[in-house]
Amino acid sequence: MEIQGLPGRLLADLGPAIASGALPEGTVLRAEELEQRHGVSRTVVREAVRILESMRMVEPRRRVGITVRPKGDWDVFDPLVIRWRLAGADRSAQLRSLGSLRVAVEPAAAALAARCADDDDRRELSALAVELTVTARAADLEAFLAHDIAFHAVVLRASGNEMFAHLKDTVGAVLTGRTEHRLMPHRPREYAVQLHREVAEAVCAGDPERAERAMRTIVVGALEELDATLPD
Amino acid sequence: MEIQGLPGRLLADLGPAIASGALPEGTVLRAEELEQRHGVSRTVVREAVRILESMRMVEPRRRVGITVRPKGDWDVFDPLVIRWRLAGADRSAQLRSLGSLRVAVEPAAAALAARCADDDDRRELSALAVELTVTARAADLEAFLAHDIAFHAVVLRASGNEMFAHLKDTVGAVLTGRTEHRLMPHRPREYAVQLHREVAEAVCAGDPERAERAMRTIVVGALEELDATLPD
DNA sequence: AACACTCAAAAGTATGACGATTAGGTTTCG
DNA sequence: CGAAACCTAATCGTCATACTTTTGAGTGTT
Repeated sequence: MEIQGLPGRLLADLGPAIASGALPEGTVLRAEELEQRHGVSRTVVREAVRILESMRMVEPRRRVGITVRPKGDWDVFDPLVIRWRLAGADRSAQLRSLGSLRVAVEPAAAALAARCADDDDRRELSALAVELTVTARAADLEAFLAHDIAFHAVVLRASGNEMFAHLKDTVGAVLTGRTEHRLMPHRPREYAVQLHREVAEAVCAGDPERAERAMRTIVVGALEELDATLPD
Repeated sequence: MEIQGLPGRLLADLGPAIASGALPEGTVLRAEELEQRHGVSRTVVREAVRILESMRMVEPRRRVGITVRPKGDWDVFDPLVIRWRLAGADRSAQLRSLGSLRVAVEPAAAALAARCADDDDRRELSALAVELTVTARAADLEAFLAHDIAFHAVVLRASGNEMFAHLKDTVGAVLTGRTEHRLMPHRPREYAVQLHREVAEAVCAGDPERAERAMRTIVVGALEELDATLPD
């Protein structure tokens, strides 16, 4: 999944540095300096910079250097950019954006899933709803998180829309992030778990409206909790 | 916006070739072959391949070559991937996916816009609604398209959510695509134009429910028209 | 002050050499 | 005969260097 090799390591250094604001908009890097500071060759620097350029985070210009572009230009849907931002300073803003995106997408995905899911999807969803209930009662946060991520991933996949399906990692990152940073109740709320069961039932019953409504309640609740908990 | 230089040209060759299915999943390319076939150096080939790798469209492996990855792995949110797919064989699938995404996102964006838009946004939106009406009456498809794109871009931006805002180019690509391929009525429907005015009014009045409802009618209508018109 | 000219700085490209990894065949041993 | 260890060649990965192209900025001329 990661970019491999030395360019990958350079990227893992530069990306977070830019995303965190340590290298703010307008900062000018020079390729030769990067070579020396990281002890790598021209080739490696160029490949890493090319990738950052394709994410629209930097713009190399002759006679000038490699300039950091304004945040507004970045490819905010790129998985790497999302991860870097979640790890850095504007984690709050990123979480809020992703929260709104979830509110828009996941209810629609649930409705589609109720229409399009095949038998395997439905079985898997039911099983995960059970697992969620069990791990919530046991207050096993780690297992709960894993099943929660899997649950939302199945709904997104079952929607039959490839773009929705690809948001699974993003949603997973959000759920992981908020658990890691203690942004959620110490033990899963029974009400939330019940809503997940509701989604599973509605999808199995082929009831789009009910699935959509239950999922909306889930993600709206998550967003409100986020807004209430986030610092700034 | 485009990737510059020779790697950009190579990318403009390889990307569409993969996206269109001319180089199907599992195809193995060799760097040296690409050098010769395109008359460029290793440097150039490597940079282009690195970018494709970051889009998860290819995977270079030692002793094997550069293999084309299955479609399911691609970064379907990458603007370049979207453009390549829209230009190629699975244009239909791409348009459908994007249609569903619009149905999910744009109503939510309209609701947020009704809450968050500043005075400039509201003014701009009203002006664009007027322009839409005028150019629709004149059956000036080209101008209508431009204003339509601008209209949706303003709504997305005014939502205050950076991720929504970034979908503006994507939505623009969809609108352009369907006009180019005669997938819409020969002249804009009065009903659709009226709905745009309704969105503008609701946003200006700060009425989220009304804005959301009108926008949903627009995008659902567009999706249904798409489904009715698309070949397969 | 406006314009043209020059120069040097930085990225862009090409090339040859070498290193590292690994698929697939070959040998060896049980 | 089969399996495990071993070797080999193919291919990507990295480095170092030289050269080319673009372009911002300074210089000087009108």
